[in-house]
Amino acid sequence: MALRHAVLAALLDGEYSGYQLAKGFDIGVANFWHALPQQLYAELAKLEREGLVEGREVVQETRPNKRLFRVTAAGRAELEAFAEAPSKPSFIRDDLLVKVQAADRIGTTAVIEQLEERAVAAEAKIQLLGALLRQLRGDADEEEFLRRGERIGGYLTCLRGLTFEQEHRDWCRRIAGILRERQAGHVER
Amino acid sequence: MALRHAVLAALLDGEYSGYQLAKGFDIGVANFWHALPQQLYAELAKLEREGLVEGREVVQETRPNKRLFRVTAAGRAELEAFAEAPSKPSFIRDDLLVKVQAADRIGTTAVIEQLEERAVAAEAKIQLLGALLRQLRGDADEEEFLRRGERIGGYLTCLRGLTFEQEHRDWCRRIAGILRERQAGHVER
DNA sequence: AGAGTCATGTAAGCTGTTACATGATTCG
DNA sequence: CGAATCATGTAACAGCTTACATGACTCT
Repeated sequence: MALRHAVLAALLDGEYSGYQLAKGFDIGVANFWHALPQQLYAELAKLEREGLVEGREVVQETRPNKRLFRVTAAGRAELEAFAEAPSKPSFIRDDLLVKVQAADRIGTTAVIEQLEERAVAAEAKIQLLGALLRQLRGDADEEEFLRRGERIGGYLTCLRGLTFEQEHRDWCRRIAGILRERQAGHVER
Repeated sequence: MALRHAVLAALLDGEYSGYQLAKGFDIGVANFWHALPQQLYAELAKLEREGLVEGREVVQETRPNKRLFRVTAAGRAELEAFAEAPSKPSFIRDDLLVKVQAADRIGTTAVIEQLEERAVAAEAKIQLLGALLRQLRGDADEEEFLRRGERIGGYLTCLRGLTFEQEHRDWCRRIAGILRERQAGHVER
């Protein structure tokens, strides 16, 4: 299983609705898992049927009602079992890498553009993660926070996300530069 | 679509059978896409029905016969269209990150072990990719090769894989260290 | 007035994983 | 003699994406 554990981990921090998770999956937890709203609604319904989360209806006057979920004891046990089971290997799965792989055989112009767009997007995410990290650690410096902070899980995963995005940005810029120079050299077909 | 383009990109380098692709997906192309043999056989059959690849039977005496595939003109056109279409954003999707996220709420011992195993696996992959890169660029140094080499696509994607694995290894070691120290500090439940 | 946000879902289709099945050859 | 390699698939299931559907409220 997959998404279910990401959802359970996200819900350890408090109560969230499907909608809130769908938003939040773009920051915090989202560094390492993404999901569309539809999938989250479906997964929450399934987790509730299995008794791993509990939902309660929150009536709102000016907006549609929502259902907030929290992890049950059974859900926590499920997460613990998951943590002890072997992990599947991680890998990058990325359209752009496929395109770069083929870049010397097919046209490079579009690929260069996409690399540059990606670099910009990565930079934006770096800023976002930097702000999130500062916010999570508060006044403390990083070392101090990691030694004594209460909730460091999210911080640690954001650190991974940050270096990933930095490498991603640097690679995109470098490859775009290399391909551009090669275009300038031999005449582009 | 997804796997189909990774397969087409891999087949640009020459003729391969499903079995060979399944092996090769663990090196080269595999830095950014992985697939099980079953999926490759299915995808190759589909690509052939659609006329994007062509297979030819190679009769072998001492081993089972095999079918070697190469990309057709239509397949190349398909790849070119793919390269010009916008790419989906890339993200890490990793069980271990889910576990680290929850690590301060559930038991950490198993997670620390897995982080250390991962670091070892990452190190092995780093060695492998380093060797592959040296082999691809031959005698030339990297800058020279990237300026004038014929087939640099695979090299560029391996570079991405290499830094990814290095960051992955470093992160695993650092997080394992942090979690271990915290275990030593406050008594483990 | 139109776009965007809050809020939740269903249904269909595509992609990916796991289990099962076969059979000869080579290596230790 | 047993395990691994070469070589190809089928079938069932799980997971993910895309399209469709609804409806009130808020901001420009």
